[in-house]
Amino acid sequence: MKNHNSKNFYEKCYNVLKKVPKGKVTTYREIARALHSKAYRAVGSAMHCNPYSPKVPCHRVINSSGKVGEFASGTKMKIAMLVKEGVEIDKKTQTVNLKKFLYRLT
DNA sequence: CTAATGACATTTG
DNA sequence: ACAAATGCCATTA
Repeated sequence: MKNHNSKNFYEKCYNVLKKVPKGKVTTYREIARALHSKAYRAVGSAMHCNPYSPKVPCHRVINSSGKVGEFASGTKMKIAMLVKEGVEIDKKTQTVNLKKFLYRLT
């Protein structure tokens, strides 16, 4: 059941995610916070559905700790796309330097 | 409506 | 610092 504040939560996620520029990344937590929510989980689910492939850069969403996390097409693919956009990722730890590449939504 | 689930986050050992 | 356990929220069955 949906409470009054959650109409189209997924759409909101995509909406804020679209603002993230190429060469930058954001986190599930940042998106949730931009929506004034703590539904990091739900944000992840939204990315997993991923209905708008090119419009919404789902591959630019990573863990708050800097780890790239999961991806529908595989983590390696996710990393490859990010690297191609200019994001530096440690292949060993699969970690991004948030200090340099995190795009703040708020 | 209840129960289960996941591309997470935070706390504990 | 790393791994496991616990907590979180919206969505789906």
